[in-house]
Amino acid sequence: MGRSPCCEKAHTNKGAWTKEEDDRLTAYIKAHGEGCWRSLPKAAGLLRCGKSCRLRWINYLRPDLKRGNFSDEEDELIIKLHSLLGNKWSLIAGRLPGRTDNEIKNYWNTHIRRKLTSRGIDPVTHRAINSDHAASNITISFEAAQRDDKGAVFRRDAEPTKAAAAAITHPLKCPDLNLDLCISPPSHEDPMVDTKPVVKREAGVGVGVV
DNA sequence: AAGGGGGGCAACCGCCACTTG
DNA sequence: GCAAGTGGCGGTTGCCCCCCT
Repeated sequence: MGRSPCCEKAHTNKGAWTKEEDDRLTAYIKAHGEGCWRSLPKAAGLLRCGKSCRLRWINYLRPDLKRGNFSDEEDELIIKLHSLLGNKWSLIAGRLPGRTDNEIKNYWNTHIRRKLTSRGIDPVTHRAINSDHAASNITISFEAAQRDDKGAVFRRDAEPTKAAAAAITHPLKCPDLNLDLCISPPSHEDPMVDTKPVVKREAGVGVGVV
């Protein structure tokens, strides 16, 4: 199918956001809430693409954003989650309150990647460099969990009913990571769990923390 | 003091999945 | 079931700032 552009690009601003644009977007969302990003720019009086507005709000303007340096605990958590999930930044962000996927992705690419390399660890495989035999295959048991340890929906943007189950056999070792991550096969019909895929492009890998 | 290079980060792009008619 | 519209995600780009020479 042909794709239509997400917005009319001829009359939209690009590049860095101005204070005035930020104020307009913030004021509009505070008044009307998030939703319908496509029509939001026009309604808010912004010459921006809806996607751009969404990104700006999620990554920069949201009031619950933490911002500032990552703590050592956050560092380690990101590394561990990445070893389990790979580049699923939105999932990783879901376990770090106040952090966005974009922020974590940037942080990974600029800081952690180097940190791991300096430790002699391959940032992609999380294995010691030059020791391919070091890690044996293990299977990590993921449960089709939908909620975190406080009972909140794991994905910040996911409906509970979207939480899904899927099976993966993960070739990595994370001996000190106990997140109780669980998976189950996509075909597994657990009556207690909605098996709709929660993660796109992932053959239904849904990850939650119990 | 100047400028070149690299790092950090905000924003854009393109694709895919979900929803709706 | 299909097509179109929309939202969301991950990869990438480009600008700005800081540091080093």
